[in-house]
Amino acid sequence: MSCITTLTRTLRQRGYRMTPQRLAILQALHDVGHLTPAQVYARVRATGMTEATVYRTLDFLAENDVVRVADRGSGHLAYELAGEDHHHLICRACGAQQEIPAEVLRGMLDALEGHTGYRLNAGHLTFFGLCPICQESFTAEPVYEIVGG
Amino acid sequence: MSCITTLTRTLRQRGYRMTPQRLAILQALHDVGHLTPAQVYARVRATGMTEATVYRTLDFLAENDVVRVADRGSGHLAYELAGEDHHHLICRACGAQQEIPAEVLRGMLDALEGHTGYRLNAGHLTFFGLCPICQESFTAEPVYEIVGG
DNA sequence: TTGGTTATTGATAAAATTATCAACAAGGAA
DNA sequence: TTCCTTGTTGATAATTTTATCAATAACCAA
Repeated sequence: MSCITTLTRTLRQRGYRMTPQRLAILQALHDVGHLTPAQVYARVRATGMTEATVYRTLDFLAENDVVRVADRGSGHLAYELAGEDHHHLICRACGAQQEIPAEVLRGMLDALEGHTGYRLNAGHLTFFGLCPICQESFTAEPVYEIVGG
Repeated sequence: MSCITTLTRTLRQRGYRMTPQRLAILQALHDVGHLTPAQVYARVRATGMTEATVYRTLDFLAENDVVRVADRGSGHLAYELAGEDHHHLICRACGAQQEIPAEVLRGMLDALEGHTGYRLNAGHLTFFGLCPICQESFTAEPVYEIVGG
């Protein structure tokens, strides 16, 4: 059974429906990886879909854990398919990105769950910092600038 | 020397200025703890300040590490004074919040710095999950809803 | 396959956020 | 104190995001 068929069934069990608009947006995210709402719209506007629908659908998919939200420091939220857990490390100076495997943080997250009793939704965390190269070029009192991405 | 005097001097060293608008916004954040841009504006509009100025000033203060941004899951970013490091754990079902002392995550963050060579800006992280009470009231296939705060 | 229920969409307006630019004012210099 | 430089603000427009609601279409039942 295809991935889409499974997803459709899951949504229906929850009282929702699968629509061509939702499929198109999922396809766009699958093709590119992660996109802002504006970028999604640019890719699906040919279908006649409204911008409002893009925002609504992304919200809907995120609330149903089909996609996940990631604040990538550009001032605009990005969305991506919820797949294997991983995290990101982004340099605030040059924008370089590095992927962090889920295992690296798993221990800490487990400890946090044990300590607080919460069950965490930490599928995708983003950390910000200075990469080794940019650390060199900054003086004693750096003024950080958010770099768009 | 007062805290404001120190801050003013620091900004000036970086080529910026202290203004009554910036003071008013800092005062509001000091009084309440954390506020969204709209909430800040509600508290300072009596001074005649523009909404645009509120957004600009919050951005400015965040880029200079005077305040920090926290995505509190309401869909709108919140701002708070940058003080002693701490983190938050928020229940996605009922909105309950729990503070996490910095020490709990320090070890993990240090390890991450060592592993990647990055210098992290992780003054305030927010984790989302289900609190112990809400875990009881959810069935096998929960549909999470973001709760505004 | 057909009909009926209702979740979803498009169209539109409203609200929130960002960009632009001339006028103003903070802070240093004389 | 007064003048000058230029960072900052207010006013305004543009853009992004959210809310509203009637029309549409997905999906189940017969």
